[in-house]
Amino acid sequence: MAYETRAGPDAALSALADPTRRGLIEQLRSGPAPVAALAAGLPISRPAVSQHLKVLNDAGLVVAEAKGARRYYRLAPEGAAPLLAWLDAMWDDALSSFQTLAEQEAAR
Amino acid sequence: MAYETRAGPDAALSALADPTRRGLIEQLRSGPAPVAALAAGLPISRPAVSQHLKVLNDAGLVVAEAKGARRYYRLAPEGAAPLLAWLDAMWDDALSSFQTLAEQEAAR
DNA sequence: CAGAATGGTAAGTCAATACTTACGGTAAGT
DNA sequence: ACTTACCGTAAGTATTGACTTACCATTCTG
Repeated sequence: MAYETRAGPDAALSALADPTRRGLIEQLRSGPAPVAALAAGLPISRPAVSQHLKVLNDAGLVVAEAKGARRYYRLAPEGAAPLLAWLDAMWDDALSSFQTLAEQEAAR
Repeated sequence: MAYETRAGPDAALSALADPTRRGLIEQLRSGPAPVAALAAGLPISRPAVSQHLKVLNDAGLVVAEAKGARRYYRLAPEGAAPLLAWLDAMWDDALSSFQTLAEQEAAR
């Protein structure tokens, strides 16, 4: 089987660190859009948007579908899954650890 | 009321983008720890760790408690909440959007 | 009250990365 | 076929940010 694009929490977090890329994600929440349309709402050049989309694609957060000369990008349905799993694990540990601490305090 | 540290999805994502800071988060999952103990497991200097902890603190992901000369850092119980909310919203939109597309395809 | 331990901050250096312009390649319209 | 539209990639520049050493304040210890 061929290698899929690496889509762990690391790549996703590193991709979502950039505010411009978060803006692209927000735009794609309305539905699929070609590159030019995405670039129209941003103060940067179209090639820059292409580069950002490549990063998001490599992180597994978006996918592209060629439709004639245009490429429609959309959010990858399961792109955020590993990231959510990682955050949930961390959050659960933080909460239970906090609760243990609080109980020890109360038992004092 | 005094200003809390800004803890939106933006700051959290930008903070979690760095692998060293993710390593600190992982270490803190075992429980609170002073700075020197955290730095001992990492190949960087102690001031660098302090700077990373400051970023995590500003993002609302960790909190510090002074105990004598040492400062015990621990995961903030609700630090990941806004981030999880943002990701959930994005993921839901991506899934429903994908489902709508699939239904339109099926109705063809 | 020294002296050692702990850790936050300042200033400077170096690498990672976000942007630009220029270009090439494919698809749609005339 | 020629022209226009759409988009990805290459190369170069500039900004961001991660790390270092040096320094200072606070707190525990002998």
